[in-house]
Amino acid sequence: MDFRSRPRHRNAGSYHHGELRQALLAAAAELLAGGGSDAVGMREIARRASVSHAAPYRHYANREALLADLAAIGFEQLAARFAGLPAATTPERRLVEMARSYVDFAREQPQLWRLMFGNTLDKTQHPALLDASRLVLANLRATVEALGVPAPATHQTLAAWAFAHGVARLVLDQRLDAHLDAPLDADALVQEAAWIFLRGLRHT
Amino acid sequence: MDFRSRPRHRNAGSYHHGELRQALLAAAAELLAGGGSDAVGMREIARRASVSHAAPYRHYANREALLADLAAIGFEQLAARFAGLPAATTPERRLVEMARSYVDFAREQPQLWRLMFGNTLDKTQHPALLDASRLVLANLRATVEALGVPAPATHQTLAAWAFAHGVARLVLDQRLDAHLDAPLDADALVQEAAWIFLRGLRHT
DNA sequence: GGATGATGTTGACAGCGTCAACATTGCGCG
DNA sequence: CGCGCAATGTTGACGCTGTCAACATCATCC
Repeated sequence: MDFRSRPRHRNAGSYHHGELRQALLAAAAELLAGGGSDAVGMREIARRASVSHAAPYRHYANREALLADLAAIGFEQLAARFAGLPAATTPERRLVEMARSYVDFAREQPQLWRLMFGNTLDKTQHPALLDASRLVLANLRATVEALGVPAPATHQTLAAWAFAHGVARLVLDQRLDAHLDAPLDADALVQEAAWIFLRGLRHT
Repeated sequence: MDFRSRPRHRNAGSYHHGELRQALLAAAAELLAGGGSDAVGMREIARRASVSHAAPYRHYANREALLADLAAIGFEQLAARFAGLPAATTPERRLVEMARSYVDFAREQPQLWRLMFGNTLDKTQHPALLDASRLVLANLRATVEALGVPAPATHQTLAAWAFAHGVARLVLDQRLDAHLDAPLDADALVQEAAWIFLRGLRHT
């Protein structure tokens, strides 16, 4: 490896940061997790990276591009999570596990999930986001078709996504607890919802 | 009626507007429909109401309070839509009609729907929003229980909402069309998803 | 070793939400 | 009837933001 070909990180005192893009993303991720996408500001992440307020514009055309990059990383994480799912004994169990995995992701990184699937970003403007979400959908479609639904199981696949997505949203939404007498058991809700879906799919 | 007890609308030239709150809401709704909640700015709605930039603060403590009012109005509209649903022959058909009605609402007023069910507002801060959404949920719960699910059909009700909500989101999301070979038939998707849910509920 | 492109800085601009101080008006009470 | 008060609207300011243009510094390659 040629170490001189990629500049190492410089400590304070040097004019060029060297790994600014990474530093910006790290700061942005922190702000996102802490206060939602509104809390991610160009000037603030520059401050956290100990860099001038306009430096981020050497790496991102504008704030939206930065957020899109954050979301794209989130999609990669989600895809990796699906890829790392243990081999399931039956297609049914696999679908349940995917749903649980999706909702777990949303619960662990709620603000990132909101950024990825919310209305903040116009995904049509960011091809990387399209590709990433396409991958996830293809994965889901394969699982649904393994259940015995004849390909292309378009509507059924979308219904499955809608189901998991809706459950994730309800689980995240604190509003829910206010509606219920007892606190919500998220795992049980995911499980039950997935089974309703599976039974509904089978008895056609 | 004592007409002098409520000031009438004054035309241009008078110091007091008279119906500023309504005018602000109208302008805000227009901006919302046109460009999403980000496009709703205090100064801009003031401009559209032909009033100074700080006048809205006599009616709303801050921007979020204004948005919350918009959302509350949206919830009322949605509740009215549910209330106006024709009497269904069976509980099953009623559930399908509610789902279709929900998705129709989202399609007709996408930005309002996003505001109501998105992450823009912290609903716990606005009791009116809680009450309104509580009403919708109670309505749904009654319908689910009419299907024969023993009360309180908490998980099943939430699953139903999750389903409809997820479908609405997918239908709104332009990203979907990019995933599919043919354009999405929203009505067919809603119908199919609702039936999957109903069949899954029955075969328990 | 000097030109060149990449990267970071400085300073500016317009726009925003919000507040305080002030102006104007309508309404109720003496 | 008239006065004073509360409601409503205006003006001007503050600090913040995203973004751009002009300039500075550095690494790299002929």
